[in-house]
Amino acid sequence: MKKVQKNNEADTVCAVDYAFQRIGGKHKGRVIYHLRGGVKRYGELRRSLTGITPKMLTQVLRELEQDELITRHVYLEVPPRVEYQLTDTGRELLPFIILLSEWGRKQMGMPSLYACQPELSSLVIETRE
Amino acid sequence: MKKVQKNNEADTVCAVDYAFQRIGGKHKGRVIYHLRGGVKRYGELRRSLTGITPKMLTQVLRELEQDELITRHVYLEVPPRVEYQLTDTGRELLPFIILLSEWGRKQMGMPSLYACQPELSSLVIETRE
DNA sequence: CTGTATCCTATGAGATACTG
DNA sequence: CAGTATCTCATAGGATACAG
Repeated sequence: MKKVQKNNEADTVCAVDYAFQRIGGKHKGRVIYHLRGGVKRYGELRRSLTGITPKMLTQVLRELEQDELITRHVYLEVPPRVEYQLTDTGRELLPFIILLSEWGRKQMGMPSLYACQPELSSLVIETRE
Repeated sequence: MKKVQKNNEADTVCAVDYAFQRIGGKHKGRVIYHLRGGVKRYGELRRSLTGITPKMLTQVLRELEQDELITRHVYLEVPPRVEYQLTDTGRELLPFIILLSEWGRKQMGMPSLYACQPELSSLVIETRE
């Protein structure tokens, strides 16, 4: 529902602003980060993203979907299964998210996760974050 | 004033979350981006960051200063002069902000600014953003 | 020139309960 | 399992005016 561009005046659009509107907010970055390894189900995400309420998770996923950063695939089964994964556009954000995460880890005095492993997508890391 | 860590429970801190808290918000990314070229004065920033109110600019600058991402240097002159610049920690965020900006430009259908120039810090780019 | 001081409002986001 | 539906609240952020 959020307008990507809501600068009211003839205000020049800034790329940094634009990008932050698409990945800003409290949870979007984390969702993208947690989808770095490939497909994940709703419940998996809910468990990974500690502290998120189902309402917020759904909302964030819908926004990311509308922005074409993730795809949503519904399987008509019982019990239902819904899978999310990054689009190509979304995947282009990964280096940035990972860089940010690395910076954050460093600032927090935590060890880097990737320093020695150039291949990221194949890693399955369960540090609960 | 903002607590860097305000997760109430024994909630595990996430590096991505942490980072977003430090550079999130509507203007922080832009401020960092605009300081990429070195020292800037308050008025310069105000003119660069179209649409920002003095209150918000001051607030953002103070938060970034507290977070040790920028420094503030006051010259006791008349008229007063105050200069801001990135700290080393802040500068470490530049690759990431620039990556984000490039992504945003691409998404917006704008040409890349940096594709052919590995040296960024020396560039003086006046695209008003 | 470099900010403060007020006032005000939209909305991001949490808590809780319920559903196909 | 994968979500909706309400209700509520704090606060990020804007407008405007003033100040050293």
